[in-house]
Amino acid sequence: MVERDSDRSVSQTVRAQLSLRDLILSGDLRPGERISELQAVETIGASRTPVRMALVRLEEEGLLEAIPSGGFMVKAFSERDVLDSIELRGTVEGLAARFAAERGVSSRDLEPLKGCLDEIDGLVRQDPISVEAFSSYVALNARFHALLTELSRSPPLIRQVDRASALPFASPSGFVMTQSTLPNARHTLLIAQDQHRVVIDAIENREGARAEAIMREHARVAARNLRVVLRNKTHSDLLPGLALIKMPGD
Amino acid sequence: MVERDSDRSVSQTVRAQLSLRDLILSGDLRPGERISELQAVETIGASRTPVRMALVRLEEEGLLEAIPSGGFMVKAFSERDVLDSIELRGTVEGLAARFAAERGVSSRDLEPLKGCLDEIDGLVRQDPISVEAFSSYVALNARFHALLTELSRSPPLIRQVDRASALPFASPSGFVMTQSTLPNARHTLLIAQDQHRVVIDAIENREGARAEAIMREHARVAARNLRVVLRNKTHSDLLPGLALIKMPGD
DNA sequence: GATGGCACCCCTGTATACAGAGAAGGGCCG
DNA sequence: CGGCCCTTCTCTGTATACAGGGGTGCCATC
Repeated sequence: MVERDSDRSVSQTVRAQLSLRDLILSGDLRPGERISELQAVETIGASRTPVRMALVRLEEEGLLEAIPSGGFMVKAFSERDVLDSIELRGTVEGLAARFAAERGVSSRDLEPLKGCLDEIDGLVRQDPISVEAFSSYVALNARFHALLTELSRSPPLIRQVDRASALPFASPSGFVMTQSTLPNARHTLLIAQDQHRVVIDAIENREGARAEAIMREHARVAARNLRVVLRNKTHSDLLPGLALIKMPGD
Repeated sequence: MVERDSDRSVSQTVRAQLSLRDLILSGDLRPGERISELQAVETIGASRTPVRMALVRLEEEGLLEAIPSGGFMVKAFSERDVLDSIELRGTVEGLAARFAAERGVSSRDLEPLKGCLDEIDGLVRQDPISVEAFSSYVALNARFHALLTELSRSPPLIRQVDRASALPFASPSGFVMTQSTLPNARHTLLIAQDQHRVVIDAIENREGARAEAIMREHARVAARNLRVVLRNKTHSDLLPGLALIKMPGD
């Protein structure tokens, strides 16, 4: 899974960023822990310069926090922080959907979206849904959300949606895998998929307010899932980054 | 104004970031232009390492764009981009106001906000408003918006509002100075100030939807001002970053 | 005269060396 | 025996050297 030795195709900086992100999200680096550059250098196999670049980028990404006296530490998130991040993502996605609706989109632009929806339909038709189907759903769902955001045709907005989705537990597909073993998993997916269809319908009919409201509510499905996951901490391996969420008891 | 030689109190990286930002916003570096590291090193007086760090941060900030073949260029913004950035800022500020209203704030938390409002009242009382008063307004307005955002008590949201306000023409106080010479300047300020009062009222009464709507509308005052400024390009020196906005004719 | 290829130069990405600051541990003094 | 200070070590921030790649300009050929 993880490319150990040098992918010469990509820069050392990108490799370092990817490796460090993995290290953080997998929980190998604990929240609050100061990240030792030298240790990271040794682990990753690049020199200090690209590692430092990667650290800066991860700070901007929100996974790291600068320490006043120098260096970086892994950021910790409260449950409230995560819920707010999800709400925020839903809000900016809602704005994107409203822009798309208000400005109008061609049926040609909607084609790939509808293709996504049909593929997802094919997945949720099976009952129960296989683990492989959940994996496919994650990919398709991410694609749908990306395409939907692009319908806004607003580079600044697309940029901010991407930023808001960068945190894994705030991303649209963050909680899909965690619910794969839950009893009402299929039910949740059917509801989410219905919301997908409704937002496309709203955009087609240029109903901006409706499209916006749906996307907000859509994000709240993820919020519900978060609560479930945090209550019974099984399957925490299915959500990278769960280790960053500090519980009240900690 | 610009600290030429080494402020040893702050790091070279921060100095480089500040200097580069000034260079970009003042228009010394033109949009689309590739930024030469060596030239920047010479201008700023730091070595390449902190300059490169600053470039990465400015890219994340949204002022620069990475060139696929390496290096960075100054980003160009269309009028639509700027309007969308303003709308986006209003939307996330609206979310912050809604959070504040829904979660409730103590009267103690509101005190500094109301202090701000009273000070602004003192400024807009004069007619016509002096240039110095406009400058004071800019500072007070920025403080009000910052305090308001903090009322949400949501670090992730505060972070995103800051990011959305980073672009100077998207910031809450971006267009205040440009309108200082316009005939209906005082009128605009009175309206903006009324919106300030209304949003505080909404938050006090825990009217989340109202607080959110007001902040969105409040941002659109800036959108109106943008159009005015772009139509008659006088006073472009009053808005740093105006050089980054490419007009259709360019 | 135009176009394609080659060579050169600059410029970025990477590695590493160095200096200063902060933290920790031990020793000394109260 | 405890607390404070000093020393030392490590780690970050900065500077610089080096190598690889891309772009440009010139020359040769068609």
